[in-house]
Amino acid sequence: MRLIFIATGDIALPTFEHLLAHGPRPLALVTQPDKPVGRHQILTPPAIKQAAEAAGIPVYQPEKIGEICDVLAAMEPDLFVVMAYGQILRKDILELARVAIINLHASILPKYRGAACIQAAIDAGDSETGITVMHVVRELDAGDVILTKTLEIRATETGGELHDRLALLAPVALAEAIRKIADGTAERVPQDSELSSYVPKLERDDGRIDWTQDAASIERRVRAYEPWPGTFTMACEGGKMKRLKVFPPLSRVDADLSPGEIVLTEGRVIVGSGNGALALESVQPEGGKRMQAVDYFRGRKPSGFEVTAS
RNA sequence: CGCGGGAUGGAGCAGCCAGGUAGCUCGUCAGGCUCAUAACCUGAAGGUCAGAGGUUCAAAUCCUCUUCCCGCAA
Repeated sequence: MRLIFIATGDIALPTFEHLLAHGPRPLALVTQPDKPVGRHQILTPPAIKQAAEAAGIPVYQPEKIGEICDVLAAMEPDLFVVMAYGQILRKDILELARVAIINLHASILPKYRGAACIQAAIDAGDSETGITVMHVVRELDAGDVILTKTLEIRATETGGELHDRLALLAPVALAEAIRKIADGTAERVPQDSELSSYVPKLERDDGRIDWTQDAASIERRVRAYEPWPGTFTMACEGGKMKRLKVFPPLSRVDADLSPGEIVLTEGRVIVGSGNGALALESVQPEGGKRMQAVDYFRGRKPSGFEVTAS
């Protein structure tokens, strides 16, 4: 099987390494160009590119994948495997593979098409999620499903933890899909578009906590958005309202507080919500380091205590 | 040179603008009190105020430079 791997995100790394170790060995890796990262905008290659280079796999990083259409065609690929690539594939790419072009997506499709699928599953309070292997069509994440591998979502699991477990599940799903495609037993089940949903890419501002929501929803949101995009609230800092990052875990407590109201009691920081209250464990002010919530409030005057509902 | 915040005993902060005794909330240690406490009382230890230079009778504070940390943006 002549296979080309198309991926950028770290979630694809275990799958790529599985192919390197157990085959079919990818003919090439197509990934996004190196991007400036962090405060100092240091040009950083995707981790998967480094893995490919270490293994001697040719790497292509076109600004737009259409640019290398001819190069890919010349390799006479049977199968494209796409995972967290980050670009929409042009129609002429979709038609290059002799057998199939398939995508691994971190949700149980047709639920949560799009970029923020992992966060969405936790945020919604779902009990399970998984990896779906499906054919790639022009509409995003909408192709016929080959198979789905599911995973139970743990009660205290963060987005990052779930991401890592899904990353490890993906090679299992891909191996099975490739085997079935090769021996002709692969199913091809159309998605029920009635049941589909779309979750767009998250931005940092999406992590703003709305304290009027109920405590359970806020707890899930904070957990789902860790570590990306993270969650924050606005807090009074030297007379100005500044961001205060909030980290999981949050735990629900019995307290009668209005949304955003803060109480310090028994060494804990309790914040009211629209329904129920939550104990804050770990926070980080702008310009400061991450610290225990109780420490954050220790040195600050009572006038700086207020955390507002957004 | 993208914008901005910060560095003060072990933790979190105030003091800086208008230079003049190192302060607050905790923690730690010792003792006391209480049936009892994440309670209260008393006392103690712990600081090159990030570093270097400058101004000044006098610098945590004003000026210059350096190092490190962090939030945004991308």
